[in-house]
Amino acid sequence: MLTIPFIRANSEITIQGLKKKHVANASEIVNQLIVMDDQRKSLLQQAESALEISNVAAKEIGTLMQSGQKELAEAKRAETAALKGTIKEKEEAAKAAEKQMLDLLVTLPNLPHSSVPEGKTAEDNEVVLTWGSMPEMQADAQPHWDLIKKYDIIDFDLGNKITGAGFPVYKGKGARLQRALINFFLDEAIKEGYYEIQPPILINEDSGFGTGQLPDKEGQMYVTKEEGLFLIPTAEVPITNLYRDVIVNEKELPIKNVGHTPCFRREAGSWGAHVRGLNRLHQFDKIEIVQIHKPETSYQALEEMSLHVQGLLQKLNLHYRVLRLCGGDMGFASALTYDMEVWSGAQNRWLEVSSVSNFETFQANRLKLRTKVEGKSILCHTLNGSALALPRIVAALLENNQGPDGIKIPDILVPYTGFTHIN
RNA sequence: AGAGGGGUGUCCGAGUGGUUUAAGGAGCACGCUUGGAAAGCGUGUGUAGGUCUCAAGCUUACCGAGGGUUCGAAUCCCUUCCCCUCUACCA
Repeated sequence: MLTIPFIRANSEITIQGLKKKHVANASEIVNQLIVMDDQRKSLLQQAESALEISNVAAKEIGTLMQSGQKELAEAKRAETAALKGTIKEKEEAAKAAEKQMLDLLVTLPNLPHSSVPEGKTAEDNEVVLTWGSMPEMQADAQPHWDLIKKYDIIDFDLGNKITGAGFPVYKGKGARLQRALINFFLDEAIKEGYYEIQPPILINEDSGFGTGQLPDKEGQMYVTKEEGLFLIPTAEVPITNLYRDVIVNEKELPIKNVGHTPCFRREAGSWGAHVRGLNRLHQFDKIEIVQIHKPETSYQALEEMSLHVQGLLQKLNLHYRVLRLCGGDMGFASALTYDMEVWSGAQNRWLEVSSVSNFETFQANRLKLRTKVEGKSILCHTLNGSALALPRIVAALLENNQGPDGIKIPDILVPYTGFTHIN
């Protein structure tokens, strides 16, 4: 969430940023917010000055009562009783004005970093770099949805029976490959100084608000019927919300956390030709890295996180590219996002396997996550990234490494899987 | 899940309607003291909003959260969340 003081002081920058993110009526909205804030302030002042009078009178009544001057006290009481209505009315008006302003404010996305390219769709994303080369595929190379059947390692039909579409069952070497990747990714993050967290995978409404899923995106999450808790779409939510309502000691920054969780996404209305097999699931496993920084170090951290993710892809020997997302393709809360895409040899297309973002103070403002610098409290910067999400990595590994002997496991994973081939 | 007891500042902890301007203690910071340290003494010590060119100052709210009663609420009432004890259940 953007802050009102920032918008007031930088209204033109705000408008330009919102336009880059393709917000309609940006300048009208910004002007409206400032008017609403003026109203809020003026009503608040009226309420507070009435309250002050009433507080002073209440104290006098107390003193009069104690010194036995009952009649004077009674007179004063009658006098201040009349104030009650005014106070209540003004307070309610001020509260309503504030709510109206916040309701509008939370609909605004974060402002993009200056390096974010203009553009509307994924076509406009900027390719920052490409690593490796196209895998040499045999003529009869099969897509992963055929390979998983051939080797009987991932079973969608069973998942359909147990739960429904998009909830596969991993079996035998398929299950062990999952476990190997999870451990590999966690170990690599820990080597880089991340601290491992195992968070709850159900979260409450406050947590959903803190990281920007709520309000507005509840349709993308599964909800429990009795308690109204949400199944997490990503470990970003619980791991970042660890720091909700926290003033972090400056000495503890930066914070670097990593966690593995299953992730649940309803993906309402997004099924189509490109989402076969493992390309899009309702439940999948992901290792997430989360960092909390002082503002001046957050962009350096973003680059480090990008390099960490790239290191994983290189160790798995996957041909990949890094994209800088354009204004129209970026997430709601992000100021700058890099997407990592791996080449899928049999599908002949890039698959997004990671998204690394700097949210600057956007989440921190919602979370009330602050630190103190020279006695003043300031909002922290939050960042996160997938390192990595499993299903598309599995898809690419299966497709790119298929051969006459079956599917070759990358050397670095063998100590984790305990086998060299799936056959 | 049932019964009972709780939730107060960075921490411990007092406080059952009116100098509470939240006692007292610990911690922390600064100062005095000291050869240096400890002890001792003194001072200070939250968050958010408003006012203000800035600072100071003034002011409002905050005692788990939300609402109510009252001239006045940490204190009384209602709702709700969380913790503890016992019972029940359970991996």
